[in-house]
Parts: sequence; structure tokens; C-alpha cells
Amino acid sequence: MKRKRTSKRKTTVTIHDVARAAGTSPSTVSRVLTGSANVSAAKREAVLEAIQAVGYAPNLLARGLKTQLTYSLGLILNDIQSPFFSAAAKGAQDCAMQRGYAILLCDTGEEPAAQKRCLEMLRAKQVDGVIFAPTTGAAMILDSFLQAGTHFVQIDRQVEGLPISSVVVNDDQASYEAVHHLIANGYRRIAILTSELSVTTHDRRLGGFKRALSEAGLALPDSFVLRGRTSSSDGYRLAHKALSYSRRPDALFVTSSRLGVGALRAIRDARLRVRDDIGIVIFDDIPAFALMHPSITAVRQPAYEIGWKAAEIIIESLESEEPPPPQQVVLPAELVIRESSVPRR
Amino acid sequence: MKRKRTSKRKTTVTIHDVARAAGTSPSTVSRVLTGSANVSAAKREAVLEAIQAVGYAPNLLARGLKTQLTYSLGLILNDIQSPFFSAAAKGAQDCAMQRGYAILLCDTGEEPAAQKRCLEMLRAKQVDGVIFAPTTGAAMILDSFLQAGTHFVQIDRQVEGLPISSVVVNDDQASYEAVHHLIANGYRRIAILTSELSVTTHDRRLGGFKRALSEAGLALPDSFVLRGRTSSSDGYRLAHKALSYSRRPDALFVTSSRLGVGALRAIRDARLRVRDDIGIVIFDDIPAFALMHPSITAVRQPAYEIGWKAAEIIIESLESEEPPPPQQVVLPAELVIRESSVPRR
DNA sequence: ATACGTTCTGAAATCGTTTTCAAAAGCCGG
DNA sequence: CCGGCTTTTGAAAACGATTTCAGAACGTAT
Repeated sequence: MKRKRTSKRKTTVTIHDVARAAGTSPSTVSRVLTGSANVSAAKREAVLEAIQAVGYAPNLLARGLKTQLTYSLGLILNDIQSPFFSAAAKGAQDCAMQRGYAILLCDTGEEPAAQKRCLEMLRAKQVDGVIFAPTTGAAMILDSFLQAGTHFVQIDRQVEGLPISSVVVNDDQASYEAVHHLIANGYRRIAILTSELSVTTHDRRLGGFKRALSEAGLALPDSFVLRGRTSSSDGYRLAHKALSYSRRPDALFVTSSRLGVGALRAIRDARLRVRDDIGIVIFDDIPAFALMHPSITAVRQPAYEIGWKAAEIIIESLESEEPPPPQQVVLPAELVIRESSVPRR
Repeated sequence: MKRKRTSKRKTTVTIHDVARAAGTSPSTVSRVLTGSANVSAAKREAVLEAIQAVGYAPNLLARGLKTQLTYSLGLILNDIQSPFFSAAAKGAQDCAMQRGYAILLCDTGEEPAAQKRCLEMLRAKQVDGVIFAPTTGAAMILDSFLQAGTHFVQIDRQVEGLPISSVVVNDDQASYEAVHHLIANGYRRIAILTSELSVTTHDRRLGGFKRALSEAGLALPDSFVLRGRTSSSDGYRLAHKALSYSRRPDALFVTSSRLGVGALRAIRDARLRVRDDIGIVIFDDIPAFALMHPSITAVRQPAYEIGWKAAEIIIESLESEEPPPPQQVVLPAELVIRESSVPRR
């Protein structure tokens, strides 16, 4: 069933209608619209009035076709429902809106196939640039787009070795500090729950974790590095396993909030108590952590700022004469100390 | 600083290039692209090959300009960061994606001015339809757009008296059941925290609340209806006030999760304990409520389904010959019973 | 071979803008 | 009142597709 043009009844009022109403030509109307060239005060006035009178609104499709500029940005996320990404989306949206750009939202659900489809659609829609959180397999798809001259900024994760700007947090250092904080508070047998996938974020968080441990001269048994998919069910599974060890850890460092939520459930189900029986710090803060009892110490990422900054970088790069070289922005993540990591005993 | 066309280096490969490579005319290429008319097997083959060879991707701007169809939908939300709206966004996105539509995201932050700007931008971008959660002042703005023939679906709230489809939940009935549940569990002095704005959602939730009370023959002192802005700080303020009454309520019914979060903090700060000292049920479930201790009874809205259904309605209406009459879809909200409303005493 | 009805095909118009180009209009001093 | 400026202006050519229209090619019946 195809759509009938007729049934839409779109009252398309064009630049020609304005011209007629103002007693001038489309060219002149366009000139006052874009504010580009000289046009006499009288005509300008007439045109402005006519625009009001006939209720004209420019057709951005037509304009974009001519100017090759659409003033819209693609935003590709893994999961808009996660607080991190929705905050990033809001940041990007606010920045874009302020500068007159629109945001085309794509949610890949972390699937490479969907990611590919999104990129293709965005290209077809002629977006000026794309902000995106890469999923596995991004590198090869991206390559062809870069040649087409599309501007990109990656957030959260990085595909390394590509000449693309990125906005991320200091995963390594923030993790180091979080684990250091646990150690300083007397925890000694610290296990880590992390992703099985080798993505930059998790790799670096694991790196910071190890650094803190070795610096404090603490051992890290292989069994204390638990890897799984970043779902809350795998968080549960991994934590359950860790807690079943005969010499179980006295604290957990968890590298994602979804893993963390599952881990907390596992702790509760094991009849253990956060704080009294086991310490925990989770990378990526979510509102629930502040409300829980006891509240959960977490590493807060400036998600809103990440989204905003990404939009800003892309817009600046679009609007500058000579596209600036790719820049790597690293924003600080902040350890929010709450009750789940109080000094031991 | 204006953008230079030259600096983009967009290698725009058009339908003409394909035609040349295939040794035919642009018309024929277009025909195989749209699959509309008859074209010989030989030519079709040649065109398909040429498309691959030159790496052609259609320019949706140009197509949209000609066909008046952009295959994109606007999505206007009050706050993408709220779990309700981000789930709705995901639902809308998934449905749209599946049917070949893109989503233009707008976040108004509940501000009428932003809402207006969003609508204007969406119109200029020639979106085929708009899914939106109206904020105050939507009625008059909308009017002009309806005349322009844009398709609309409202979600969450309703502007009444407009010939627009909507997808909402059964606010009244679900609230009735939630309050009935409190009463059945022995609570007698139930106060309500709700919005000061007269928006349909909150009005109906208040309605269901009153209905349950009067049906049970329970009194409702004026002081037990507390109204404020739907922020967590106002939730705190209102709950604090309610708890300070000499004869304080033995349960709270809260009509939004943000108010609820504030109320929970107020309860804790008053050194009262949810469940032992005071019952609470919150309209709109968020992940935190399941994780808290004690966990919070809440009314779960099918947010994802709301978004999906809204997209579906708009796409069907767009693609049908004769636009169907506006429909009002009411999805069921579900009471999720947890610990915060266990039987009294 | 001619005429006719299909099926295929390409030239050209169109969608609503912007932008180039050249002509028109205004201003100035002589 | 006229040449030589600079502003203003409108006609027309893009932008990259789709679609109308009319002609070409082809098969078949006469």
C-alpha cells in the first residue's frame, strides 16, 4: 500500500509565493533569507512582511540539496536506555540544538549489523557528521565512510588507529583511584568483574585495577578476574561465582553499572551484606546507587559533558575552513565515595 | 566563519554516474532503484552492477524533495534521561528502524519555548510525522501544524479536544488499583503527592486515588493532597511536610517517579522507615525501586510499547491511502507489588 | 512487408532552494 | 546630460533525484 501524494494535503508555501506576495523575485527572497548579499531596505521589509503573511517556512530538504549542508548530525548509541548514554544523548542534543543542528538518533543494541545499517542510513540522509559509540566491527565499516568525507567523533570507546576525534574518560586513572581507595580502606582481596570483549573502556579499567594492586604489592589470582557479557544477568553469575570461592574476595571492583546491578543482587541472594561482609565499587554511576541502602560507591562519568563536547567538536570541525586535525579529549571521571566502601572492620 | 564547500571533499556519486557506467540513462537507473516500472533484465543487471562498481548510495534529500516523503519522524520528549521516556524512545526507534524510518530526537526539558522551536525545526525538515509528549501550551502551537497536514501522535499525556491520535496508559484505573491495594493491606490515612500542573496524567491519577478512597469510605483531608513541581526536590519538600503533620499519613501515593525519589529521601531523613513506619506506592517504576531495601511497590508503565505503538500508528497512517481517523490507544499499566506496601502491622 | 500493440527507453520537466551572471538602477563628478 | 562606479535586481542554471511523455524497439497478426 503506497502513500498517495494527494491524501497528504500539504499546503506547501514556497519561496515563490513569498516573492509574489512581496512583489519581487525568488532570488531576492532567498537573499534576505540567507542574509548573504545586499538588498534594499524597502524590499527586505516587504519580503519579511510577506513571509509572515503567507506563513512561509523554508524547506530544509531543498536547501540542503543545494548547499550540501543539512545541519543534522547522526548519533549512534548502543543503548539509549542506559543512563550513561541517555545523558550523553541529552548533552549532544542540547549542544546541537543551540547551534541549530538536529540529531538523528540510532540505537544499535550493540549489534554490528544494526550499526552498519545505521551508518548507511545516516549517509543516505546526508548528515553533516556522526557522533558514535563504536561496537565491535566498527573499524572496517567506518573506513569507507571516512573516504566519503563524513565527519566523525567517537564517544565512550575508541577504535584505535583511525584518524578520528574521540571523547572519552580517563578509564585507567579513575579505575586506579577507585581501587586505590579500596586498598586504602583496608580491603586486600579484591576481585574484578569486567567484560569479556576487548573494548578500550574495559581494557583500560582492568589496566588501572592491576596497576593499583601491583603498586600495593597485592596478589591477583587468575580466578579474581571474572569476565562475561555486560548484562546484569552475567553480573549476577560472575559475582555468584566469586562469592563461592573458599577464600572469597573481600571487595569487588565492577567495570560497568549493568554488571554491578547483577552483582548486587547476587550479594543479597548469598545473604551477604554490602559494607559489612563485602566492599564494592562500580564504574559508572547510576541514580539507583545513591538511593540504595547502603549506598554504593561508584565512578561517575561526565556523560552529559561527553555528549556535549562531542557535538561541539564535530560542529567546530564542520564550520571551520580547514578541518582541524582529530583531537582526543579525555574528561575526568570522578570517584563518588558512598557507603559500600567504608573502611574495613 | 562559514563552511567552505571545497573543504568537505564529498565524493558525491550520483545517479548520472551510475547511468554512465551502465551505459544507460538516469531515468532507467531510477526505475530499477524504485522498482516501479518495467525494465529489461539486461539493463537491470547492468545497472545493479554499476551501482556496486561506483559505490552509489541514493541521496535521500533529493528523493525526498521530489517525492515529498522523507521517511523520518520527529520525536519530542520532555526528558530523554527519564527511564520512561528513554524506553519510549527506544520503542519508537526500533519500530521506525524496522520500517525504514529515521528518528529525529528533540528534548524540550518541559519548556514550552523549546517545544515550539522543536516543532518548527521538524516542520522545516519536512518530517513525515511527529510523536510527541505535549508540554503546557502545546495546543495553540499544534493547531497551525495540523493545518499543514503533518501527522501527529501524542504519548504519555493528552491535549484534549484535538483530532490527534494518542497512546497513553490507564492512569485512572491503575491508580485506583494501586490505592486499593494499599487499603486492602490495612493502610487508612493515605496522602497523595502529585503535580501542581493540570496535565491529564496527573489529573487522572488523582482521580483514581480519590475513587479508591471514597469507595472504601475513607476520608481525604485537604492537607493530604500535596502538589508541587515534578522534581525530586519538590518530592522531598512535599513529603517532609506530610510527615510533619501531628496525625501523619500511614501511606503515600506518589504520582511520578521523580517526586517519589525525593519522597524516599525525605522519609529516610525523618528517621522513618519505609514499610515499618509508612507505606508507599509510586506511579512509574524505575530500576532503582527494585534494588532498594526495602524494595518499592510501583506502577509499571509499558513505556517501550508506548513508543513502539506510537511509531506504528503514525507509520500506518502515513502509508494508508485514506488517513484513518485518530485513535486513542490505552495500554495497561501494571502494579508491581514489592516490599514498601506490605500489610500493615 | 505493413500495421499494430506491447514493452523499454531517454529527454525533459519538476521538486524548492541557492547562486551565478548579466542587465538595470542609482549615484557621482564633470 | 553623460560616462563610470557601485548597489540592486531578476532570469536561469544548478543540486540529485523521480516521473511524464513521447519515441524506439520488438513481437505478432495480417
